[in-house]
Amino acid sequence: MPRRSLTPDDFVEAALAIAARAEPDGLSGRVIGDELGVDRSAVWRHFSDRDALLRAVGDRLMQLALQQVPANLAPRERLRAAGRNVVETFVAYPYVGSQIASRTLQGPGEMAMVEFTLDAIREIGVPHDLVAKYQRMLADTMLSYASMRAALALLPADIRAADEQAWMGVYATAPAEQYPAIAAHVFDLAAVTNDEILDNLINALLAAVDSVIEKSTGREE
Amino acid sequence: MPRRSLTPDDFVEAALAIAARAEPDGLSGRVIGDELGVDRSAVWRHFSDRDALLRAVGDRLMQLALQQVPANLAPRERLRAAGRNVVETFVAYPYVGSQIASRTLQGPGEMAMVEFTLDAIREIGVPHDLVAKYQRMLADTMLSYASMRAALALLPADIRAADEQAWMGVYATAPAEQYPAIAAHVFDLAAVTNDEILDNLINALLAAVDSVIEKSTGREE
DNA sequence: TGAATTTTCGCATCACTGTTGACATCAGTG
DNA sequence: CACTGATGTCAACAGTGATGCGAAAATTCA
Repeated sequence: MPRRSLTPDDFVEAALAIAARAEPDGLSGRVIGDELGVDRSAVWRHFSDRDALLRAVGDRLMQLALQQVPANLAPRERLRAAGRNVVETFVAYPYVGSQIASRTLQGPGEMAMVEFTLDAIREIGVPHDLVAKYQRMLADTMLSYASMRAALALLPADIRAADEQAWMGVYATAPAEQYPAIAAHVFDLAAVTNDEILDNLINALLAAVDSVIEKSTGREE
Repeated sequence: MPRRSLTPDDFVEAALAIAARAEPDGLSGRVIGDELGVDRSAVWRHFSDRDALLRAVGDRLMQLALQQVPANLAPRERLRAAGRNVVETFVAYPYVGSQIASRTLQGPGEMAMVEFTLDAIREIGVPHDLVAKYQRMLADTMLSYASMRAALALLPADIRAADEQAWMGVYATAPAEQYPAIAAHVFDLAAVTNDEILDNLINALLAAVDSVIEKSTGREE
C-alpha cells in the first residue's frame, strides 16, 4: 500500500495545532488545509467524515490527558488527576473538546483511559461487580463536564464576559420578593469559580466511590 | 411600539416543535421559516443571532423542565426530580439541549430554576455560606450531563447503534494482556444503562450535599 | 376617515461549510 | 518501461447564518 506525502496523523497534528489557538470559529476543512498547505478536500481523502476526523483528534486528546497523569499516585489521586487533566486538555483544545464528549471514540487513547480508570477503581476496593457502574459514572460525568467547559472556552470573548457578569447584572437586579433565594445568595453565586466547582464535583464522585466500599466487606488503604 | 404578525415567541414555539422531532440535522433557519410559512431571513428580524434564538428556546426548556416537578416534595426529592427533568427535557428537544449547556441563559426559566434549587438546598440545611457553592456544582453538572445525553440523542441512528455496540465489538476484542481490566469488566460495562448512570450521579451529588450538613451543626429531616 | 411612520417580510446576495466527482500526478511494483 | 493505485487540485453542489434593499402592512396620529 503506497503512501504519499501526507498521513492521517499529519491531519490530526494540524487539527490539534489549530484547535489549540482558540480563535473564534475555527476548525474547518479550509483551515486544516491551509495549515498543511493543501486543498481542504484533501482532508476527506484520509477521513471519510468530519465525524471520523473529530474522533481521531478526540482520541489523541485522551492520550494527551492520560500521559500527563503522574505514574506513582495512590488510586484516588490517579482518578482525581485524570479527571482534572481531561478537563484541562479539553479546555486547551476547545474546538474538539466541545464536540466529542458524546461519542465513543473507540481509539487507543480512549481504551487506555478506560483501562486506567477501571484499574484505579478496582484498586480502591470497589466490589468487582460494581466497578463498571462507577467507572461509567465517573467517565461520563467528567467527559460531559469537560465538554461544557470547552464550549465555554470557545465563546467569543465579549459573549463570555457578558455571561460571567450576568450574576452581577441580571441576577443582582432580580426583584427580591420574587426571587428571595437568589437575592440572598447572588454575591456567593458570582464568587464561585469553575475550578472550585470541578474540585467539589470530583470530591463528590470520589466520596460516592468510597461509600460503596464501606457498605461491602472491603478493608483497604 | 407596534408589533406585527409574528412575535419572537412564535419562533420559539416553532423551534420547540421542530427540536422535538429529532430528525437528523434539523434546527436551521430554513426549517423554522417553513414551520411558520415564512422566509428564513425573517428569523433574524426577531433574534439578532443564532445564539440569541438558542438562548430563548433554551430558557423555555428550563421552564418546561421545572414546571413538571411535583410541588409538594421533600427538598431532596425536589432536587432529584429537577435533575431528572432537565435531562429528560434536553433529550426530548435534543437540538437545543445539546447546544446551550454552556450558556448563561439569563431568562425567566433559568432564574426560576436557580431560585428553585437554591431554596431546596437551603431547606435541606446546608450552611448559608455554602449554598451557592453546592447549587453551582449541582446545576453545572446536571446541565453538562443533560447536554451530553441530548447530543447522544441527536446522533443519526446508525452511528448511535455503532457507538452503543462498541463495548461488544472493539472493547470485547481488546487484547486481554494489554487491557486486563477492560477484559475483566467488558460485559458489565456494556450492561450499564444511561438511566442507571444518571441515578448514580444524582445520588452521589445529593450525598455530597448531605455530608456537608453532618459536618455542621445542622440537624434536620 | 386618511396620511405618515415604522416594523416586518420577501428576495437576492454574500462568504462559508462539508462533501463529491473528474482529472492530473506521482510512488512503487512488475 | 508501463501499470496501478493512492493522493492532491479544482470545480461544483446544496446548505448554512447573515445582511442590505425594496415593498407591504399595521400602528399611530391627524
